[in-house]
Amino acid sequence: MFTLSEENYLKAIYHLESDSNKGISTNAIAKSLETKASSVTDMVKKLSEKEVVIYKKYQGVTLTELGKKTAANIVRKHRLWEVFLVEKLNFSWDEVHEVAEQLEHIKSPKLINQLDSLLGFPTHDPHGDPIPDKDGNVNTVDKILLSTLSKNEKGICVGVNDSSSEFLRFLDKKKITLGKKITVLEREDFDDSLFIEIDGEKLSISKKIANNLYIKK
Amino acid sequence: MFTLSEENYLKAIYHLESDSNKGISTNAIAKSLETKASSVTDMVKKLSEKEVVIYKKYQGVTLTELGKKTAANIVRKHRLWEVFLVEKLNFSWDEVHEVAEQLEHIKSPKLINQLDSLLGFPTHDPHGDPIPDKDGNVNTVDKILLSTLSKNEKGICVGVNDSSSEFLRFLDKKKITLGKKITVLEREDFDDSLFIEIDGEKLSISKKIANNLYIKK
DNA sequence: ATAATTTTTTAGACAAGTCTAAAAATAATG
DNA sequence: CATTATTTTTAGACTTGTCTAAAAAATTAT
Ligand SMILES: [Mn+2]
Ligand SMILES: [Mn+2]
Ligand SMILES: [Mn+2]
Ligand SMILES: [Mn+2]
Repeated sequence: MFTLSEENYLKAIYHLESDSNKGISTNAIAKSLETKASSVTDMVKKLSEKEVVIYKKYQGVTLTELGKKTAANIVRKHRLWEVFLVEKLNFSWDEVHEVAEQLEHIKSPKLINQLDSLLGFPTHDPHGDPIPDKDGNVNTVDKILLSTLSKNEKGICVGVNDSSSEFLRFLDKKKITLGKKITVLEREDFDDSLFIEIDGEKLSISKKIANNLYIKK
Repeated sequence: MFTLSEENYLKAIYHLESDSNKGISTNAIAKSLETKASSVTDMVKKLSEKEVVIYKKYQGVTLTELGKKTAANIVRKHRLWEVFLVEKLNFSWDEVHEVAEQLEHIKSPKLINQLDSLLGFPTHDPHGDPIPDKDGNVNTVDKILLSTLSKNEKGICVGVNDSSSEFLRFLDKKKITLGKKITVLEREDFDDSLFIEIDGEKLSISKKIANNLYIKK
């Protein structure tokens, strides 16, 4: 149906659409896929032929319903594989992304259904991101950034905004894991850093960190 | 390191080498990969550049040590994934090959090591074929074809020569599975068919079937 | 040993996906 | 509004892997 390359473009557009409501620019796609704008133009024409995106010259692209469903299915596979790697193969959450990037392209509906079942039909991946269902529907939760909490507010850590290995390993080092309760003890106006309590431990967290941790109140 | 296509060529040559001791002909590779001889010549030159095969014009190819090791590792991955699909995801043995053809190209040493461990370090795949170890060594067993048994000889069913879905489903229908004991009650000289006993059941088996079932005495 | 047949290689072409450099369109600025 | 600056598209080229058709080599048959 779709080549590996086409799938990667669809997924990139899908993610970009989720944080912006306008059409997605050629440059944005190029940046996200670490390729050149001219390559994107070529591919976007092909995707338009296949009716998974709407494309008009100089106007950016948007996914069609078919495109959204296709992309959501790739994301579903990516996240299910991430759960598998962590739950069944003892990978840590900072090691799974690269492998899942490969596994998400395996074509076998039965494989994914059975994997889903083996894992107990998980709703979120190891980074707290929701796993789309078979029809591509996603359960969007009302998570907010830790940086938006005021003094004395509490919340449960439910996800990360940046899922780079570096950030995840930093969180491991600080013993910050999903599911833990975080309380903001102090906000430092000078540098927007937070003094928080987690698991009985008190620690200071920079603005950058607080901007990459999702909390559910 | 190697592209998907290169890996498929290496694996094909590896399998062809195992049933013949001469250099592997261009045509044999083409047939096995369902491609054209001219494409094989091109690819074989590339593999020769990469020092995984020895190639001299009109002489056929042989794998180098590096080539053998590389190919064995792909076969290892293929067979481990087949075990996974059957043992963990409830695939039947006639459904696994196609998916394993894709999964065998996933690049992640940790993934394979952990998978091996999850599966309890299996030595054979669902079709009775041996799983090469990390260094590419294979435990070749002294299995023989059922068709070579004489009257009143017995053996354990340990593998299949033909692993097509059609043949495997035929075996399922006849309740012939790996590990079962087979006794040859009669040999029919007329058509080389066998009258066998398996699991208390007596049945007649054509020459073609007997030529595709491996037995260990 | 010569001729016919088969196998293998070469030559040239094509599709997919990418790139650089240049042109065209759009957006930003004074 | 006219001029820059930026973004996007086009044109042409390259790589990988494939194909067809023709040439060359090896094999088989007469
Ligand atoms: Mn990921
Ligand atoms: Mn993830
Ligand atoms: Mn197989
Ligand atoms: Mn097998």
